[in-house]
Amino acid sequence: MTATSETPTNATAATALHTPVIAWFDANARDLPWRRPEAGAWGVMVSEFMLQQTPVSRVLPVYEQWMRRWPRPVDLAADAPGEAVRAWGRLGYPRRALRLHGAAVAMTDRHGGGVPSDHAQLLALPGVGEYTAAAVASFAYGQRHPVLDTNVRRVFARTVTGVQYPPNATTAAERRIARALLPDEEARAARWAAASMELGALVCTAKSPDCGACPVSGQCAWRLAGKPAHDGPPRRGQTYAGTDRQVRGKLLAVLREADEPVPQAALDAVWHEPVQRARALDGLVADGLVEPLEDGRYRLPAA
DNA sequence: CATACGTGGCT
DNA sequence: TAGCCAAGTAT
Repeated sequence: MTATSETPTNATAATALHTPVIAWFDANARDLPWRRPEAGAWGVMVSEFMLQQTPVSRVLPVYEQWMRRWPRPVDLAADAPGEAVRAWGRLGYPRRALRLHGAAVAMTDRHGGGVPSDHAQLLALPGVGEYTAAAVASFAYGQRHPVLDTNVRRVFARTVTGVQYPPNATTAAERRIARALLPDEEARAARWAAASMELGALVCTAKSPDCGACPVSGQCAWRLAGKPAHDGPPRRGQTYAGTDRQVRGKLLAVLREADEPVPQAALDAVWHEPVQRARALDGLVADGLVEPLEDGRYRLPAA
C-alpha cells in the first residue's frame, strides 16, 4: 500500500466490498413486486413512500391494491386525497399518503404525469427527502447516488466503522463513507445500492446479524473487533401508548371506515380525555388529514 | 439537532 | 412483558 491509498475507503477496499455483496445479492435478492420491470418508476416511488419506517411484509398487500387502483401518477392525482388516506389503511404515518397524493399532483402539473428522473426534481416533491430521491433515481433510473437508508447505515457502521449501530441521525461522516464507497460505473453503483440495502435487511440486521451468511464477514471491522456492544446514549425512544399519536390513529381509523361524514360524537367515543382528544383532532385538521364540515361533522379530505 | 409522526410483530 | 425495530420526512 502506498501513502495515497491508506484510507479505509480507497478504491481497492471499496471493490473488495462491492464484488462479494453484489454477488450475494445476485443469488439472494428477494423477488419484490417493485423490483420487477413492470413496476416502473411510479411503482418504485409508491413502494419507497410505503416502506418509510414500515416493514416489507405489511407494505406488500397495500402496494398491490394501490398500483391496481392508481397505475399512474395521474390516476392518483385525479382522485381525492382522502381516498389515498383511506387506501393507506393501517400502514401508519398517514401523512405519507397525503404527501404521495401531493407528489402525484405535482408530477401531473410539472412533469407531464411522469416520475422525474432528475434528483433535484425528485427532492422537490412532497414527502421525498434525501433518501427517497436517491432511491428512486437509483432503483428506477439506474443512476449513481449514495443511497443511505437505515440498512446501509448499519452495514457501514459495522463493516467500515467497526461499531454495532450507526448514529441516531445521519452524519457527514456517513455521507462521506457512502460517497467514497460508491462504484464509479453507474449501473454498478445502482446495483451496489440495492445490494448493500438488502444485505442490511436480510443478514446484517439490527438485533441478531447472521454473520455466518455474510459475504463480507471476513473484512467486517466490527466482527474483527469482537463485536463490541454499542456504547453511548440510548439509541431511540419511540413512545406511543397514551400519546397524541395513538389518539390521532384512533380518530383516523373511524374516518377511514366511514362512508359518510362522521358526527362529532362518533369521534368523541374513541378517547376519554377531552383535552387530548381535541388537540389530536385539531392536529389532524391542521395536517390536512381530516376535513371539518360546516354542519359539525368530519370526513377524510375531499380536496 | 431534537422531536412529532402510526402500527404491529418479535424477543 | 416492555421495549425494540421497520427502505424517513418535515419542522
